[in-house]
Amino acid sequence: MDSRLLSGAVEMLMLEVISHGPTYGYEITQTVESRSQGYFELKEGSLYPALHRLEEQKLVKSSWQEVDGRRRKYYELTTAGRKALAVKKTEWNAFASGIQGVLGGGDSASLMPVI
Amino acid sequence: MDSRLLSGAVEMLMLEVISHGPTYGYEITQTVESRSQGYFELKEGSLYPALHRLEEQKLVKSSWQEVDGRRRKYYELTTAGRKALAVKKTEWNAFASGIQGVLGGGDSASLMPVI
DNA sequence: GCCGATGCCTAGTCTATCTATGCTTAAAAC
DNA sequence: GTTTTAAGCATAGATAGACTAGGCATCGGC
Repeated sequence: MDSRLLSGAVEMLMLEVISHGPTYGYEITQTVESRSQGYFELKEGSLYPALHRLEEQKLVKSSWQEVDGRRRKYYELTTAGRKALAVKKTEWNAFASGIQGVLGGGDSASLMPVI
Repeated sequence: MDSRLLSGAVEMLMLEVISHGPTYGYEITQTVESRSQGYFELKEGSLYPALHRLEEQKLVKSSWQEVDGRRRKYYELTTAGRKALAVKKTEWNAFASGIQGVLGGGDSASLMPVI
């Protein structure tokens, strides 16, 4: 995983995963890894600080739960979080468009936005 | 422009622009801006340090020239630079695939790689 | 009993973008 | 004729976030 490229996309990916239903840190790393075909390895040193940032911004809320003797901190999106995810997806599309525009010689019409 | 998203893509964009023929700092910012439909505003504080990094890595080479009483430092790709650009494009495609995989529910087949 | 997988957390390092600033010359505005 | 704007290069310092490396605890397999 290229850490510089990933910069800024981490929160979007996390919000996206959480948007599918309550989940917890460790599971988020696994989901991101499997859904990116193993390309993204979300490290704990990136994940947990990011989760705390998101919670501080009220984009997610958390609750502790105990399953099989292991404590998990489940996260789910707030309404603001859902909006923020939509905004970040839009930003991602604009960003990808920009890259395509430069790489593809200015032809930024040939794009597949993520809806 | 989202500075965090842009992180890591700057050098690829710069190499791409330079790959079309010798160019100089100021022109690179203009080209990137116009080809991304104004989305990317490559600031001088990012551009010049990046150019110097690329030169130090021998990916570009430079030469001063005077045009209309203005001095310009022209950059062009080295052979290593051309290879590096190809690598960075491949990385970009993998990265974009990874994002699509997570956003699109694991369906990372529906992608348009930049060749 | 030990080790790997599961599970959470944080201090410190590193890197790269940006802000702000400092220079110069040419053209345009006033 | 002077000031502003565009063209042109450069760097110091601030900032932010991913990662390394560590700590701690439980559970299951060998």
